[in-house]
Amino acid sequence: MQHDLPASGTQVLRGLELFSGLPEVALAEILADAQIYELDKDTVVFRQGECAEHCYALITGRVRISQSDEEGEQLLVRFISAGEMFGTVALFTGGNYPAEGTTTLKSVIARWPEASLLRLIERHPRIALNILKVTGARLREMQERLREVATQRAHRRIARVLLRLHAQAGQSTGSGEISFPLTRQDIAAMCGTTLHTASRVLTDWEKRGLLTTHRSHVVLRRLKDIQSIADEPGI
Amino acid sequence: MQHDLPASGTQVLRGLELFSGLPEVALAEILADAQIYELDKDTVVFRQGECAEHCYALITGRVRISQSDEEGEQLLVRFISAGEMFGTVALFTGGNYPAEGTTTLKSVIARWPEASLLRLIERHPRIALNILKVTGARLREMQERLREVATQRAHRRIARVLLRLHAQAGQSTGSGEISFPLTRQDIAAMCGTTLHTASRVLTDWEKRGLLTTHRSHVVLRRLKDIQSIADEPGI
DNA sequence: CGCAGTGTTGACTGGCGTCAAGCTAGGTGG
DNA sequence: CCACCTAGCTTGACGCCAGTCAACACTGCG
Repeated sequence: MQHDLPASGTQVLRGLELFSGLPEVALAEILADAQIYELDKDTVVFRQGECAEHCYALITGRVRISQSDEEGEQLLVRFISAGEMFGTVALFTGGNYPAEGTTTLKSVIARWPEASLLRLIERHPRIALNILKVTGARLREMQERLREVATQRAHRRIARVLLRLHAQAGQSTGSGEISFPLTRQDIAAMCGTTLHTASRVLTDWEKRGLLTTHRSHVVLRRLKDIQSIADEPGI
Repeated sequence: MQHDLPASGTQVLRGLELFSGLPEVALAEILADAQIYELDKDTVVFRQGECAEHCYALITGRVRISQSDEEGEQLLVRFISAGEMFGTVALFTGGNYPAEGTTTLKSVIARWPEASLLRLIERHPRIALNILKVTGARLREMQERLREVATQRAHRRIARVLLRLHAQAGQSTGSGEISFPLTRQDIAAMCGTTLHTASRVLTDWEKRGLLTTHRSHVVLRRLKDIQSIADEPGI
C-alpha cells in the first residue's frame, strides 16, 4: 500500500490546503508521518460508520463523499478535488465517519493517523487553523444548501448545484465544462431530488440550449441563463 | 457595555466548551482578553452579512441562529445554550457572518476579537482543537439535517427536531419538557416546512396525547412514540 | 378596548415523487 | 463483428404531500 514518494515530497504537500503557509521544516516533518497510496477508480476510501482514525488529503484524482440512511436514501455531500482534505468531520471526536468516501477516478491519497496529526498541530498550530478555515467554509455551505432544500424549487437547486460544481471544478477551460463524470443520479443526490425530476429538468434545459450532456459528461453552455434561473425567486 | 466581571471569572470560563481542558494560567490570559456583557431578550448579537470580527460564547441565556435569503425565507440553524460557542463559522476566513444571532432570553455573552483569539491559539493550540471538535459535530449534524430534508416527510422531520431540541435542552427535568420558548414558526423553520404544516402535525399529535403545547411552551409526553415516528420509514 | 403576534383550520392546487415501460450507448464474450 | 447485457437515461401517467390562500380564534400588551 505504501507508495514510492515523489522525489520532492514536500512540494506535493505544499499544494494541500491542509498545510498551506507552513515552513519547509514543518513539511518535512509532516511528510515523514504521511501514508501515501494510490487507489483505482470506484474504490472505497472509508466507510460510513467506520471508526474515524485518519485525516485524508487528495493529491490527484477525485473522491465522492456521500451519506446514506437506514433506508438507503442517499445524499451526495460533496466531491473532493486535488489538494483538498477530507474525512475530517469526525476528527478529534473519537467518533465514526458520518459518510462514505469513494474514488470516482484513479487517485493518489495521503493520510495521517489522528494521533500523528494531533502531535503535528501541537508543534504547528497553523495546521489547526487551516482545518478550521476549511471546516468553517464547508459548514457555511451546508447551511446554505439546507436552506435551499428547505425553501426552494427543484430546478433552482439544480441550477445552483451545477454552478457550484462548475466553480469548484470548471477547470477554467474557459468553457462551462464540468471536468469529471457526473451522472444525473449524482446531480439528483446533491440537490435532494429524484433522478426523474433531475432528468426532466436537464432535458428541458438541453432543448433550450442552456447546456449539453452526453453520458456522464456535462457542459454548461449559457452560464448567464443558468445563473438567472439560480437567482430568480419566481415560481 | 463592559460588564463587571464575576469574582472568579476563570470559573465561568471553565464551563465553556471553547476552553475545556485548559490550565488555570491559560484561563486567566483568556479572561484578560474577553469582553463580557449582558443583552436583553430579543436583541441582535450579530447580523447576517456583517464582517465577522469576533468569536462568541454564551455564559447564560439563549441565542437563536438563523439564516435568511434575499426573498426572506428563513432557516433556523440552531439554538445556542449556556456554555456553547457561536459565531465561529466565518472565523479566520475574513468573511461575513452567514447567519444572524439573536437572544431569545436575557443573556450574558463573552466574546473575543479574532486577532486576540488567534494569539491565544498560538499559545494554547488546545483551543483550536476545541473549536474543531465543535465545528465538526455541527458539520455532521448539518449533513444529517440536509439528508433528512432532502429525503424524508415533514412529520418525521418534525419528530426529529423535537427530539434533538429535547436532547440539547431537555434540562433533564426527567420530563420531556423543552426548557425554552419555542414557537411553531420556529419548529417549522428548523425542519424546513411551513407554519401550517407544523401546526397541523402538532395539533394531531396533541390530540393523540404525544405532547402538549401552550403558547411557546412544548412538553413531550410520550418520547417513545415520538421516537418511533422519527424512526419509522413508512409513509 | 383594540391591536398585533401567534396559532388553527378548511379548501384548493400543483410540484414532484412514485410506478412503470422502454430507449440508447458501450462493454463483453463468443 | 454481432448478440447480448447492463448502466444510465427518458418519458408518460397518476396521485399525494404539503405549500398557498384565506378567514377566524386566542392571548397578552399598550
